[in-house]
Amino acid sequence: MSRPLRQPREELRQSILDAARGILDREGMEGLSARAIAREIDYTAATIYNVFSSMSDIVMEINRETLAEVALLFSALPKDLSAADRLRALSKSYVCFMQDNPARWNALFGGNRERESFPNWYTGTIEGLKLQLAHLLIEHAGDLDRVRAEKLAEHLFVSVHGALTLGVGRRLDLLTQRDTLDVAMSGVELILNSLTAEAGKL
Amino acid sequence: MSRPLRQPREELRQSILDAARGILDREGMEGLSARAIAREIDYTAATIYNVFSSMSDIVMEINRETLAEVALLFSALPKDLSAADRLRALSKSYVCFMQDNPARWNALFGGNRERESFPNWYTGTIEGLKLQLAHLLIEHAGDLDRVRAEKLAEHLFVSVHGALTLGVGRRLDLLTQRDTLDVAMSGVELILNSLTAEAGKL
DNA sequence: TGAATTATTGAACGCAGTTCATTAACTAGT
DNA sequence: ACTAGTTAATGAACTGCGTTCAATAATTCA
Repeated sequence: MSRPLRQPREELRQSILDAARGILDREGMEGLSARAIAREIDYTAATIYNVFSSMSDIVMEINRETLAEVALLFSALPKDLSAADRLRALSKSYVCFMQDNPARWNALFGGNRERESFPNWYTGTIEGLKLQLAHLLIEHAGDLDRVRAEKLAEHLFVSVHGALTLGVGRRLDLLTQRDTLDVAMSGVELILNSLTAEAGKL
Repeated sequence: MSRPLRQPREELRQSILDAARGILDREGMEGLSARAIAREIDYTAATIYNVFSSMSDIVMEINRETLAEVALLFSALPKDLSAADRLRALSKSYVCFMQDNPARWNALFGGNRERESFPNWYTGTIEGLKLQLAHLLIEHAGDLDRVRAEKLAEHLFVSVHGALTLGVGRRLDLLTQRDTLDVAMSGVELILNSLTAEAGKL
């Protein structure tokens, strides 16, 4: 077996990530292995460990890209909509993105976490998304203190997360005939309703 | 290596399940393997395949027990409480049960589903839990049609599921400082509030 | 006692992540 | 041009996984 031409480190790194991304999107998490990546880029599994120190580091790198895409999604909101409609649009595009990329979802949120601590780009991005949700909620219902807004944003995130977990894991049909987006969006409406109802009472 | 004494099929079956349950509770999903079970009951991995046709069948059998325990939890509600309080008690005991048995949770809801169809005891139990939730919601707010009650029950289940997924997967701290139970219960309160607020408006 | 049946097994297959000593290829110095 | 030193890539191995299967040991029956 002939040794492949040398590649600069950074280039090889990118080849590995490209291959990994491809396999992940094509065959899902269970198809992603060091040997599969090596096969694809015409190297040996051991070579991968000269660049990444573990498989989970590779997955983490893909997660970084995924989170960046999600953050982009969150930042690309039409400015002319009401806060409620922007929240709806946001939720919808998030759910659709994850539903269209189930393997990315599994890489990001599947299984129990292995790391004790997450890098800043990870925690920071999620914190940012949460704050953006909270901001939209405050804009939607002005009389809403920061703490409560964040709690509601957390609830929003959690309930959408539940719908996506069940949906992507193909277990939502155990509970309902509705599809993932429908379930997630009715959760959004529930929060919006609860805010307007409360505002009407005061 | 001496061959162990023969055990009647059913007895061996139970030994396997007992060992599996023990390993699962002790070491979690990643510790549960055919060889680990065999080690524990002093048989060989191959023997297990004379009794169960796959590892996932064993997990499925444990899931049956888990779901039975959950159903028991749901049926053991104090009758003297209000509907809202019973819903609260239910949610709390469900969340606590799963939080105390994270490996059971992972066995039940972790990873993507492998089976195309689930047995009746599986789908039926979950359907039953949902209907019980819907029933409590109707009792709490009389003017609530069946369809909407079921949708709310689904939302309740989904949002608690989201909290538990994040909590058991040890990812909830990415989103909030609150603990799993707190997050789940505030979701319950949100639903209860939205019902009473709506009732007050009409 | 010998034959048929049954339970259990060791060994293997293909896969996984990961490690490491060896080898091949390139670079710099003389 | 030749050598020494450095780096990149590798094959082979280790452990462990789910699973299969022909062979073996123990039991039952004629």
